[in-house]
Amino acid sequence: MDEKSFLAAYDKHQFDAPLTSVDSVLFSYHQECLKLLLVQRSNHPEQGKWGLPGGFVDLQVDQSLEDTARRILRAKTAIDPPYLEQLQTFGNGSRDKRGWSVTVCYSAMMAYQSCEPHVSSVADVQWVNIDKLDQLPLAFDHGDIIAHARERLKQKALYSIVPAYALPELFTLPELQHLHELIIGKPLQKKSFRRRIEQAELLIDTGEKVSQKSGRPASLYRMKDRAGSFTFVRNLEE
Amino acid sequence: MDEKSFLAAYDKHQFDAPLTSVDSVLFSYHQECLKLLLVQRSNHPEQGKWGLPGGFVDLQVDQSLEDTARRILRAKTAIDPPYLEQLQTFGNGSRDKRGWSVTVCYSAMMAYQSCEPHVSSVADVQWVNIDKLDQLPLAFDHGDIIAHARERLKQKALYSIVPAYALPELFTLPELQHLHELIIGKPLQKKSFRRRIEQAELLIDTGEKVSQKSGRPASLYRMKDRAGSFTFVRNLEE
DNA sequence: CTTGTTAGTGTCGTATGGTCACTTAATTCA
DNA sequence: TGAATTAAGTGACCATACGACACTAACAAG
Repeated sequence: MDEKSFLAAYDKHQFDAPLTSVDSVLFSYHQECLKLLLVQRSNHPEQGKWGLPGGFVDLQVDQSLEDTARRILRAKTAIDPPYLEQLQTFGNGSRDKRGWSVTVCYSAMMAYQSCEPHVSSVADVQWVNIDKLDQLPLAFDHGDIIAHARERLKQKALYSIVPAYALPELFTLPELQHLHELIIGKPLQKKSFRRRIEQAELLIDTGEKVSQKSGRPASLYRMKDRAGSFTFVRNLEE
Repeated sequence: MDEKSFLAAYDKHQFDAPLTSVDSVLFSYHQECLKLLLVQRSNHPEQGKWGLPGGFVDLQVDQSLEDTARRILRAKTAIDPPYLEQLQTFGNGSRDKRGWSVTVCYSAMMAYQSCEPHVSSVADVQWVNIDKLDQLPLAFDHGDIIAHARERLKQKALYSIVPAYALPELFTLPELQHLHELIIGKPLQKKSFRRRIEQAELLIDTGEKVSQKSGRPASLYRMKDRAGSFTFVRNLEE
């Protein structure tokens, strides 16, 4: 049999296949807190519980798994996230009562301000403070997935400035440092933090200042294009 | 409707789902060469071409995606690989002629010697020198997947001794260094390489020596348990 | 016993993060 | 107006870890 007739006769349902979905862990930063976007499930199973924004691949619409993640995040936030990276795929026979299921997970970040109007207009979507996750009933194994995403983000915070994607386009160095401290879970040396960013020339000083409640005003910076993919040769202390 | 009756009525085929498979990039080291295990496809599509060892999840047998990867690798090598880590999931509408398909990829390593007898007894499986990949017709997007796996392995070689899993239980430091050099693609400083391994106390000196064709014999080492997950704070130069 | 070859070490230079005191620029409140 | 307060930003020194490279050590062959 040649390939053409093989494909014509091929029945993709001849083998029992796992359910395959895409979920995203979307981080942001607001009012000195690390936030996560969660969605309240309107359908069974796990109805009423909170879960990651996700869904099934639309074979007609999505060209790739990343397209699926983007489409679903856009539906919840009205924004295409500036940072989106595949995290890990979780798959086993017990995580979903409907049967053997696989979820391809992405980690994403965006500025809180850029999507807040849309998010607050939708009832079943909410930004949750990362400290208050344990107060919400989480669907499936999404708690594990979130823990995994936090660990990966922590590593990134030690050798890159990827967390800057959770900030607005213009931000101050103290803001960025505080965000890193939240992610890493311990205070960082101001000097060390600033020095490596300056030496690698990752940011552009806009010259603008932003006045604080009290104290000297901080400079506003913008990321250079290459800044997101830059990695320092040496990690900060954990 | 309550969850129980929802699940009873649930038809997992109501939505058209992508084909979901698991593939592994299995590395090893033999005769001063980095090797990869490839399988010749006996069925359509891409019949006759060489591809990664992989297959579909067996919903009855496999508890998890990792189980699937392990089962398939065991079938080809008769060995459970000492190192197996999820790499990345590739999914789009065009990579497989049968339709929208998703492959969850793993990166694995094992000692060449531990499986060579079994591998050489099977006709459709072969260890391929990494330099000679371009001489083989590769199935699907497996060339891209391999490139991705090599890049990830290169990063690991810069901040860990994970590549040691491609060596036999007992190995010499010059062997390990040469393997790292193959992966990274440039020579390393002997002193730097050895110093960091010694300081982190990652290996156990067995006291045994192995005589070379010529020159001073090298000491044989064994990995400590924690050595595989240890990461140095600073990368070697790329 | 000399030569060749490979394993393994001593030592110094350099890059980069840790530490911490200091300066600068704003606000607040006598 | 000017001292106190607060937070941003800098200077300077130390510690650590890698790069470079010459050196010594241990074996085989002749």
